[in-house]
Amino acid sequence: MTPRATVYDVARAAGVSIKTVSRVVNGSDEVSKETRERVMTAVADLDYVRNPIARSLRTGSSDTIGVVVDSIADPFFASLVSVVEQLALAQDVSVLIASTGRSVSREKGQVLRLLQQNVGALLLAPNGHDHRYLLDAAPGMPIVLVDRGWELPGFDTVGVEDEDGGLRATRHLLAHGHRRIAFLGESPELTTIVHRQQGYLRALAEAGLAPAPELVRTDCSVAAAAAEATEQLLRLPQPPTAIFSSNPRASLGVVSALHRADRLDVALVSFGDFDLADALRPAVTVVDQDPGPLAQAAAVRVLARMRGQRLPPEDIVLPLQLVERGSGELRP
Amino acid sequence: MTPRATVYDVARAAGVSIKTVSRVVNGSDEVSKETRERVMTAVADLDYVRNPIARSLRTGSSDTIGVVVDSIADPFFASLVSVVEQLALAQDVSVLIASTGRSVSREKGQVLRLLQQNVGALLLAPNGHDHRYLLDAAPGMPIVLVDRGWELPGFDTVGVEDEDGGLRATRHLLAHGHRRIAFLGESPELTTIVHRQQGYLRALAEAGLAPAPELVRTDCSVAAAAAEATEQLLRLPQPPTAIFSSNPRASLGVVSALHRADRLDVALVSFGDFDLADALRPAVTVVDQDPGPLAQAAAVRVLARMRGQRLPPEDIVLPLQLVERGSGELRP
DNA sequence: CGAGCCGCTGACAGCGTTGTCACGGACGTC
DNA sequence: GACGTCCGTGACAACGCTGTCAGCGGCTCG
Repeated sequence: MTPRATVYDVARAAGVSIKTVSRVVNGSDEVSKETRERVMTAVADLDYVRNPIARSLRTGSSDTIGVVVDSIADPFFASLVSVVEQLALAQDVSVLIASTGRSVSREKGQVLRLLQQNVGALLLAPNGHDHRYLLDAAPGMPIVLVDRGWELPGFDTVGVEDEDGGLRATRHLLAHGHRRIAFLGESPELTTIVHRQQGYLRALAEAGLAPAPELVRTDCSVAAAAAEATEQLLRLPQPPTAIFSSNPRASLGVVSALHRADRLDVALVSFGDFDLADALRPAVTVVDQDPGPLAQAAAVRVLARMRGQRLPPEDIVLPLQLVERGSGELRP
Repeated sequence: MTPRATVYDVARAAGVSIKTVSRVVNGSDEVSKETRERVMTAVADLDYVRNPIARSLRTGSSDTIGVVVDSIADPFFASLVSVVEQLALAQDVSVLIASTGRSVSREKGQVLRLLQQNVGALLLAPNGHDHRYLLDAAPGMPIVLVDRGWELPGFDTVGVEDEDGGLRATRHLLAHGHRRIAFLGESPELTTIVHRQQGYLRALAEAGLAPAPELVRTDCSVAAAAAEATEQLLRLPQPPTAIFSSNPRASLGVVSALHRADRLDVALVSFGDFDLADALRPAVTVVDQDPGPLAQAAAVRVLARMRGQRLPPEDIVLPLQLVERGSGELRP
């Protein structure tokens, strides 16, 4: 392996100073056409590529974007990261990943770690409610909050109409005759879930129903917990005839439990699609929260900011679609 | 935001030279106890952290590991990346991701890009067969090939007993009375799939059966293609009574197609587990290829090498387990 | 015709770190 | 007492790049 060419090599080959090489490879316009061409030839000949590390040390920034999510293993975030990586690659931007495991303190640690690595931008699915630390830890850094974190003005946010989704899912079940509808959620730390639950409650209120506390579970952060919760719900003296599962991880658990208990008569709407949802019998009706467009919007935004575009912070809210497949149309 | 403290600040505070600070924070043992303590106090007082970028520029390496896989969106690789990231985090190592989309040239480009970023190690699920370019592009770099790439000596490899898995899956179906067993695979570029197919063929041969060409599909790289292939298989004059799907992505397609066609009598064994495989009716029998231990083994290995441990290259082959759940035990 | 400006270019410093090398003092050896 | 050795330490350069500033030639303008 021959060592990479540096600006000095190119400068020597082109008969110019290293500064001029720097100007050319950075697309500065204050270089004459002839000089530029001479340098470009040398660059091509020597197969020169800018050293991103030296660049980063000098400038204090870099063409790397830090992506901080709960877990890369979660299909939702996996898709998100995948899309971001694809779009980043197209602009020669690298992606550093960091997982929070839903922990506020770990999130903070990860963000600080990424900042030390001079990332040029951050894509963050935030935990908890207080993200002011971002303001003084990383002033001026392009930051896009994705999926969650509405309460923090000053940053771009990209998410979906959580409350509306919860509302429509619940209305859908009500419209099919259900009166005892369970809600499966998780930590009240997650603004998305809270909003979905608000939609659920609003739909019930519209229908003149009082929410039944025993039908609301907020401890279903993993599939197994949701399965367990489902079993318990089915054992209630007055069990639910329908379930609104507020995230796809929980839905996996619900589906497992319903199949195991042979209770395929229980209606189900899932917030968030998942693999095989349409292959099951009955196929699962979902409020489709596709990570693709979400990630796309977030990535486009953050990449634009990285390129130096000055944009006013914006809250992008993507619409949702209710996909009827069968499980949500069962009658009690 | 106050700017981070540098070695100079620490040196001044501790009354030593910057070099001594460097020695202390790098755990060099040629520093007297008193000096070390003085420096450590200053480090703590000033909240000093090494600047990884400057470090990387100076040393030509870094505490970052590059992970190159087909796609982060694939649950198998998502789990893998997730495990690697967790273990890396515990050692303050960062993870840069890069996807190949199964393209040999894109893989090469991504690897070179990561090398420019001074990654300290590479974890690679290789495409194609020729990886000698790694030898001169990154001599001496810790590289672990994961899941695939057996034909390349000189690197660590971590994988599973692909042929044995294919053998056992097919034997299992044969033992349950099947004689027409379809094989769903994909590109012959993927050594894993090829080996699984060899296992399939060997099992057939053991049973004295000639392989039926029309039952072997090697075009099922995505779920939709596998679904399509399944439908075509079922329409054959002599359709298969069992299917061996050689990867979980294909299995999703098979399951969808079987459910859609209401042909739940067709036996199925999947190489690789997937969500809901145990919730379906019948639940899907799998050769369990858990990405967890695979990733763990690979990560442990690569991290050890990054810490400078000199280890002879090793081929780690993890055992597989056949998980009977129902679909593989159906009789024709 | 000199002052001022503009377009292009280069010398140099410095980002924060680690590798090289040299030095002073303590100690052991003959 | 002269010498070599070892330990702890520091001065300095360098990694490859970009920001600052200055310089140079040619132009316009009063």
